Amino acid sequence: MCTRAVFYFIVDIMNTKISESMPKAFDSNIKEKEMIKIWDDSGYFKPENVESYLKKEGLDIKDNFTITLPPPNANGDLHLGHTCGYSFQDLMGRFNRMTGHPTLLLPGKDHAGIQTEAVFTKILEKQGESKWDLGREEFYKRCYEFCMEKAANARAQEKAIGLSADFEREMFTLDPRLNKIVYETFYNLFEKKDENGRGLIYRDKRIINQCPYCRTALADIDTEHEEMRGIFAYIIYPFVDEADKKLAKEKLGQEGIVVATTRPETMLGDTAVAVNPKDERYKEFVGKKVMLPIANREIPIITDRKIDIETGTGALKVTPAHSPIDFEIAKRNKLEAINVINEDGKMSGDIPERFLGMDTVDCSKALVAELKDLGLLVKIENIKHSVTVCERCKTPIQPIISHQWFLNVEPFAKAALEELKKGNTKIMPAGQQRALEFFLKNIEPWCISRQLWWGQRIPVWYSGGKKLYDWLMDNPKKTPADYEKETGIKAIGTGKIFMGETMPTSDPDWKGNESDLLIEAETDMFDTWFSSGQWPYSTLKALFPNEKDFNKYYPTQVMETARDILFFWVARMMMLGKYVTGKTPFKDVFLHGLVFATDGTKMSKSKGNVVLPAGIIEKYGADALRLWYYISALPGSNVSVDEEKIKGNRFFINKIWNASRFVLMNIEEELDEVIKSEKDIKETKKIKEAKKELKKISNYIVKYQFNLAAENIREFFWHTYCDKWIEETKAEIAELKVGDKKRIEKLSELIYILKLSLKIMHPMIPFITESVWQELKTVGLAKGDLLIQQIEE
RNA sequence: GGGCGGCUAGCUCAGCUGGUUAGAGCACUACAAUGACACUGUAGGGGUCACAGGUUCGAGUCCUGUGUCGCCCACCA
Repeated sequence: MCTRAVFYFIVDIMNTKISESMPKAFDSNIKEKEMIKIWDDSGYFKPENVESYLKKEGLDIKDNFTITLPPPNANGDLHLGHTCGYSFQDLMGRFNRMTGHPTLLLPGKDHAGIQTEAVFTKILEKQGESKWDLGREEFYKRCYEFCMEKAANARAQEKAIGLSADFEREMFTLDPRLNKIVYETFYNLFEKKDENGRGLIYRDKRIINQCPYCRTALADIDTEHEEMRGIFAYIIYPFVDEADKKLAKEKLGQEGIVVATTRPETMLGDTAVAVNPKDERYKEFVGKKVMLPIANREIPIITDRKIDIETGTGALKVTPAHSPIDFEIAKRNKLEAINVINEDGKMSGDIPERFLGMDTVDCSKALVAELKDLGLLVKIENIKHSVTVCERCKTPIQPIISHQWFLNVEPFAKAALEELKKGNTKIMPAGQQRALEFFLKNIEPWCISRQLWWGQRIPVWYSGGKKLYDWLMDNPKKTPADYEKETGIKAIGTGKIFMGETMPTSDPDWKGNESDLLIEAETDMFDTWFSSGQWPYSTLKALFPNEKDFNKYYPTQVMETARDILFFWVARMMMLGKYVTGKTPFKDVFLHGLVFATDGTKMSKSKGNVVLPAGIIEKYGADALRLWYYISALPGSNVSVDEEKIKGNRFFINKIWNASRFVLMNIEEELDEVIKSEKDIKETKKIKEAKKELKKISNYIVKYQFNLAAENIREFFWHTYCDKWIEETKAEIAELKVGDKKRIEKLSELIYILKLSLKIMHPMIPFITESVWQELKTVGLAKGDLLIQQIEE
């Protein structure tokens, strides 16, 4: 007993150095910050430096590896979904950097038009300010500052998860260099005509989704459907002719035709009643006229194949201006569209004065009351139905007819589909590829203009004003002179448009007085996805304007993002990327699982179930969180935050630390011999097996099977290296004297395998592995920084 | 209405192109007094792989159908 105690006392003294720099528990909070500094200083987040390193070492330089990282919205904190993406992107980036590829992970921030405008407007309101008081310019300036501040915050969090991105090259979607490229795309697509002679980008008047709260037009994809309670009102539209009335009374039980609607207020804009041509009930009434109650307008009964005989009464009131289906029916039947709801969701237009300015719901109630008094209301049913709402603020959408800018996505979608079919771009999981194909096959024109203040202004100028241009578009064969005659407004311009960032000083076709000429700026902004949809080539073109350099980075290898923006973003990047550059922007698309709250529901501030990555990292360390993503957030899955599992991973991280600590503590006093012996190490049985296992891990990484890579490395390192090999070695060297040749061999073997393992683990868990590597470096057992070490293949 | 995915141990989930007694983490049981680590080690219990057919020498894995839960898309007024 006594001798034992003395022995360990001596060991303690000898190990003081190690014990000091390597405490029993791995302190992730301290070490992670140190490693971030080491990596920053190393310069290896830059592909050029990786390339010169490889050259210097006389190693093969393989193809560049590039990911243009999905830019998070620069208006808040990063959530667990963002850090999930970064974990996967960084794993791929680090692995490629360590296997001979000059690697660029290009970070960015998204101005996120409508969302940021909403967020910042709310912040202003809280401070007692209003965006309307600030005005456009001041609002833009303040919002820009706000985004820059938030971007810095996000950047710090990106570093905290270990992201090895080239931060000096970070891009903001409103960067002037990017704006230039986005504008060029716009000009080119405006000039390019489709087979009907129309520009691929064009201004059009059609039915769009108007959010009355955000006061802007939205693309179809920017809307959601929500189950809401509503009414289904059955209203009688009496026939005009007495004979028809009589016949109707006989056949239909009323002196009119009964229509059923969930939105009675739209009846003021009705221009027909449509029935199915095969509907026997209404056959003899087709072509007859009914009197639209309250509005007192005569409208015809028409037929349309799309009408469902079973729904409601089988007779549909047609409001072309405020219903997408009705808009289509009107087009087919050449019906007039009457606008009765304006951009703010209020009743307007040519309607009885008492309804003007009313909210649609109030108007609906008022109309129902009047119809009841007139005896024209059959009944009201209370129903639940799905209502289209704004994706941002959940306000019900008002379909209205409006002049907007559109992109004819059809040729783009065709090109993107082709790339998918050829396998030039592959989506993982495969099920999502079919979803994307379906989406691309059924795509509608994309409304790219938004009535916002935050974003890129559509670079268009109207000679004579926007109103004149739109009027001429609606009246194709007419002239500005006709415009003056018919509207009574003077036409002070030619009705032409000019493209460009700066205002044109003159219009060569303008015959009038130069000083009279009105040139009006387009005030609409681009949909935020119009710029982010160009992300891979816009960022790389901006950074590498020289074509030779650009081709080194583009097309990129992988797009790694979340499933929920497959249509919003991935589809747009594929369409625009292929069309503009001729090449699909990425070979593989890896869609990680969605991260949900502990209870399996979506995280939201209002529910109070938001878990932020910063808290998890502080508690368990970034490596533990990363490992959890790799094992849990598989493509196609939904994953709920599970702290127990993250905690379990932290135990593993600590295990790596202590195994390394053990090896280092034991070899301190015979270091030189170990270093010497390690140089011409024999391929022992353990080394052979380790190499086989580690090769398996890198194969998993190459095949995107990150869960298997993470699970297997954990299994190997913990249960083979630690539990078996270290324990065996312990027993083997127990009786050997310090400096014994066999002892040195055994310890060298352990160190050798440890280093191999650290390399292969580094892409997944960079902090612990680099921390250990740095310890090895200080005693001379390793050279350089781990992040640039090359994995043998 | 269309499409996609899940259903495997008490819980959360792995299981690539079909191949020996189906795995992990957590939880559970018993043991180990602790000099790398208790954020530990050793051993163990626990599963008719949703159901029904089929293909095959062989199916958790492939095919067909059913049930069930969930997600996405869609113009039922």
